[in-house]
Amino acid sequence: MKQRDSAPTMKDVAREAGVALGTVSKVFNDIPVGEDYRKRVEEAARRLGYQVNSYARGLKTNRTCSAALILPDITHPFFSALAQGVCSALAARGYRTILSITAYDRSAEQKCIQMVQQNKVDGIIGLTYNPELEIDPRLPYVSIDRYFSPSVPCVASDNFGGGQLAAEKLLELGCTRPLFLRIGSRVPGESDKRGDGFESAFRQRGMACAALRLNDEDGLAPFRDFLAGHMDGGRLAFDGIFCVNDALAVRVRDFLTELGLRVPEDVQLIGFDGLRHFATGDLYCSTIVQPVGRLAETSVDLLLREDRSNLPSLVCLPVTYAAGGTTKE
Amino acid sequence: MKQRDSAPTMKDVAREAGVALGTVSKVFNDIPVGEDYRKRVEEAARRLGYQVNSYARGLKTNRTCSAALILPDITHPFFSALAQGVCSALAARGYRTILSITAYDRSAEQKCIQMVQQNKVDGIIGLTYNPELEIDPRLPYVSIDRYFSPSVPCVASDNFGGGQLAAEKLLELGCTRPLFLRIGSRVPGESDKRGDGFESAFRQRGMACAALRLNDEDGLAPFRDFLAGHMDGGRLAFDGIFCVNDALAVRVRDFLTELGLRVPEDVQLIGFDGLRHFATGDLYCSTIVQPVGRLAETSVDLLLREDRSNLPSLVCLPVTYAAGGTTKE
DNA sequence: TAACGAATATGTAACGTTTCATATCGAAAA
DNA sequence: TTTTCGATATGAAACGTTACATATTCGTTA
Repeated sequence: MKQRDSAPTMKDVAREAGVALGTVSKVFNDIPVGEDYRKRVEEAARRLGYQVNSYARGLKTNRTCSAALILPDITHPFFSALAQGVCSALAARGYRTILSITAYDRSAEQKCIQMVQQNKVDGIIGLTYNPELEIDPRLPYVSIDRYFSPSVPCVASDNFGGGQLAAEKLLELGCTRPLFLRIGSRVPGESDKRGDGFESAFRQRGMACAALRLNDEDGLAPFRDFLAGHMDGGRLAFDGIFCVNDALAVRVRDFLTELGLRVPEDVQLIGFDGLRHFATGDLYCSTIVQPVGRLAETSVDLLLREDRSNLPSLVCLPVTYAAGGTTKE
Repeated sequence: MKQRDSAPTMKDVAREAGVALGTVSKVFNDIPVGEDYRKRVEEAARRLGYQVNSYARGLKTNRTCSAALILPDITHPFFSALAQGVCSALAARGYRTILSITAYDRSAEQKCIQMVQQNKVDGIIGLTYNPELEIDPRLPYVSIDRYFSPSVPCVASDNFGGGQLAAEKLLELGCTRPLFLRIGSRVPGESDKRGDGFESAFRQRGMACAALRLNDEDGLAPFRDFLAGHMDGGRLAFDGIFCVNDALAVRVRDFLTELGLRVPEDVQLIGFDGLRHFATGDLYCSTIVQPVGRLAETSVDLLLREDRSNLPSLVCLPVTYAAGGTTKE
């Protein structure tokens, strides 16, 4: 008696159904086949518990129905939301997600890309920091939030517009002494445009705008010192602060409280991202919210688009303002 | 002139290096080979930019160096931390992670498992809710936090011990009127033991312990009503509350504040999970912290263990207590 | 010098698919 | 009845590897 310890193959199904190998293949590829044949094959496959071997298929077709998602850190709520969106959007189109985490390490990013290339994924969606990544032009690549070159499509929020929006909101709410605070990596990225948009909006109205831009390695202490240094008789030199992201806004709010200032009565504060508290669903602060879901879907659309001849090099998605307690409205 | 639009294969490398196909294979599998041959092959591979095709390899060897991770929702900070840990642990051992998200949908869980089985992963790590999942016994499976059967290893925190620990802490801090609050899915899981441990600790000391256990679909309102119903002249009938997780603890804290109670002066509150604020890194509340990193590593260890003959059916990992502002210490 | 054996390179046969050229079958046209 | 044609089933070749049986090489021993 034949031992059946390994999974059944198409050959087994063909024998069981009494049809040819090619016919079985057609059935599993939705290629027209006589109704009676199709039934016989499906029956036999069910009896045997047959499942197609996607490695054999991938070898033959050079298509694997899988895409890689490269992220710096899935622990951050923005990235995890993005991951969720990308994973769902891929799944909805029959694609698997191969997840790689780089921990913000540029050489890890390069290694991920190589590993993932070798694994013959059909494409890569990457949110990376290494500005000189080498990516195989044969392999579809979509970059999130980081512009590489005209030939690599980049999907991002409308960062510039978001900065403008923050400025307009603060003006609307009566602010006249704005400040922009930024912390981030040393490499230039799309999120730099947030401050540009903010400052530009004030400049257009003939108003000056203060700013302090730091890098990750500087830590947060300089922000506290800066704020403390701009106190004058219990009053802060600024009445509206725009922070490059919600994480910074949350910390800055603490600093302001420490200085005896009330938010939003004395100073109004706007962040960027639109993160929500995991338990209550509340915003952490007033903020410019990024369209995470659309970011994810758009990336997948672009990655899987059949016609890869004229893709956009940058797609900016609209952001919105949401009040979250650190502004008067 | 030959067009080289498709990736180079071992055959190309063999020709370029002037050696046999098998020799190239040996080089890429770390099988001993003459030093000069190895050099020639490596040179040739570099010149051609050769990378092994893991689909062909997977087809031949039936090993794919990839594992699936099935989670209900990667947006929740506990799950995302787990995902990060599993992904890193797998990567450290040369394995890719295929991520599947089920959105707590039991039929989606089953579908994920099938899809992933068909993709010939080497194993599955799953955190699922469907108690009657059908999993192919040929395929290594490790369950996190959910016990299936003796033959499916389950990795979990020491939930019972964590409940006891919470009880001991509250006693230590002077509580005499304990309450246990639980919200969760209807299916029995390891986390049910939290309440058991908590109550058992009080019972052992001859003390009674109140409890309210609800399911997800009940929502949180009943908790508020329950608490409000146990107020007597500005005083709550309980002075120490243990919540089944941090998310609930955070909400309960809000309810208590609404009722005019001070935390921790009037009531002390302990959660479970050990989640931290994404921006500040602070705990949301006093809590029993789960060893997320070890949970992930242990799962991977178990999944990839060579000898699969006598695996444990349940591994419980130790939890710790951490004060986070909702207890007196 | 011949014969042997250890070590290692070679080449071929799978692995489970898809694809394509060929064979088969019926029905319609002559 | 014979021919032709369209439709569709068949079977073999190929995808890029690994593994195994065979061939080759070279240092040792008789």
